[in-house]
Amino acid sequence: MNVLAQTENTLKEQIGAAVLQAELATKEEIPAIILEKPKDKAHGDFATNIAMQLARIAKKAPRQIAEDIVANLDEAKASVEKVEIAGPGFINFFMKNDFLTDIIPTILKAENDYGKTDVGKGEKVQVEFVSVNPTGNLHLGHARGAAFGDVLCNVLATAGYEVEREYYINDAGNQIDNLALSVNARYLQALGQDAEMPEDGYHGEDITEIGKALAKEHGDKWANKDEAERIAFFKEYGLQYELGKIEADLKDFRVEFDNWFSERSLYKNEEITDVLDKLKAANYVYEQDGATWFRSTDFDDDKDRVLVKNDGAYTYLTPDIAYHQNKLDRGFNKLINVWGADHHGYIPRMKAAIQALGYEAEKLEVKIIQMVNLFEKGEKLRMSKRTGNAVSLRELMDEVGVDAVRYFFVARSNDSQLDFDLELARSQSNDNPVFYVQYAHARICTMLKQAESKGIDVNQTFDQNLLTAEKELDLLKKLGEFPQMIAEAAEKQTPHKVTQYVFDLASLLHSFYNAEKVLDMDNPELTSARIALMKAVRITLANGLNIIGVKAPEKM
RNA sequence: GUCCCAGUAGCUCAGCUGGAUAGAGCAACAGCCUUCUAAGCUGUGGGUCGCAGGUUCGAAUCCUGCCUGGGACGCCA
Repeated sequence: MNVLAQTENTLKEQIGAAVLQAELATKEEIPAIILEKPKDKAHGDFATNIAMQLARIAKKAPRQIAEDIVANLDEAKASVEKVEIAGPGFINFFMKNDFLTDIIPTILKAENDYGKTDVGKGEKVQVEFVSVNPTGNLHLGHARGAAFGDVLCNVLATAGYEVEREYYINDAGNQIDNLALSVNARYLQALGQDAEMPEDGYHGEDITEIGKALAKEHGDKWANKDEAERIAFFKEYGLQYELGKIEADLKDFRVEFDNWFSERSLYKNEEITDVLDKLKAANYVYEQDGATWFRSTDFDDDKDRVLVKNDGAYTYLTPDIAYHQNKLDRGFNKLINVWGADHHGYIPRMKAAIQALGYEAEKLEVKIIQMVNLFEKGEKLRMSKRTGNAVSLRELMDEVGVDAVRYFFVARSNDSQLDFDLELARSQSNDNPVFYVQYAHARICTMLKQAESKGIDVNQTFDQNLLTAEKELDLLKKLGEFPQMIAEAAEKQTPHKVTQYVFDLASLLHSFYNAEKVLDMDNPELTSARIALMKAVRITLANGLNIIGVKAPEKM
């Protein structure tokens, strides 16, 4: 399936054999041979710096080493057409024309599966993301985390990992009590009563809506009931309302979870007390000032953390430790948490907890999503759940469209802050790279339809060796890189590489399109080959777009 | 004060497990539609890779210090 990788592996093996034959190093000494794809075509299809790396071991000048390697290289076995030594000792390989031959048939055969590899070896990975408290709307920052987490999952799954998406619902604790009190106030206000919002209440419009909805549905029925009973009811009502909205927003954003995990279940199943017992038994817990502490400083945290406050309540950390124990018990090889930048300080204590529970710190990996700054007409807008003025994911989707929002959010590295220009994203101009990529896909679809209307069989056999134009070879090479690119994005957890790739491929397609004519009735053989190439590009673009969750339209 | 992220072209950002002349989009400028979608293509200009040291054959990339911007440092979540 991964044609290019096979070519590379063969070449690497032959280089290694040449090094041994030239007696430059022993099998044990030889470093990993790295092949890079030179930016400059004059430097060949592949290049290696092995001669420089061997300089110390072989005690020879790099260029001399390079010559020794080349002299001992079996060029036929390695499918090499020409070798050059350049610069300080690079060896540049120019491959035989046919090294790209199998790419199109491979893609056409694999179709939607093109890009899949087994580098993940079925390893079980769990990704927990979004996990927003059900106390208000999803806003811009959450949306970035949602897009990142979702695309990361897609990338991992494509690279052969077994991925589970999970949302942790904070349905216990202070913030939910606050939600209930806020709903209570808004309900009473909706009835025209003079009620004050709690000090730490949630001032979003959604809470006002809940209050109104309750007033409409139940009238003043609850106003006369016992306050505790009323608030208990409002708590459930508010929770379900908020969760329902979050789930619906995410679904429209094309993000769906395998599992919604309730914090309350940890209380119900006594998992919190269990994990406390476990930490106590391992001697990582002590009592001081009426509180129970976790000695996280045993594991590189800068201070110890309270588990049980002196009022007897748990801190946020305690159920969270139980939650992670629960995850680990479910047999995942790796846990990935996607957090907002404002939570980064939480990493050391969570990693400490993982270790205190008896696991390697590396079991848990935390991806930090930097802030999104929203701009409107050159002016920075504040985002705050409290003000109620935040631009919500819903508004954003309505104004800009899901495709553009997702594309923008995964176009950049997660640890760079993101400037989101509302006006720019809203204007459906050609500044918008998502259109550029989609247009490439639509263009190919149009060509294929044209071909059919001209009576050309788009499924006929073809000779790929007719594809010799520079832009055709560029496309073929790029197509061949797709599976490796996904594998690398998975390994480095950098989903933005997919966005970049898809953009680059679209660019090559547009360039080819303007340089060569695909449907040439005077040259049916070449036309068949080019149609096959177009189909391969279309499949790869569609697969790439699918991974980032953006539609691949057939016409625009 | 401590910790995390960022600092690369006018703007927004890639590149960072060390490699050849540092890339892309936008903006600027000059061209390309009787021909498969001009939401496109081709070309030009544009850089002390924050600063200073260090490591080595070689540093945007690794190490140290400093500067600037953002964030975090609760018995909040």
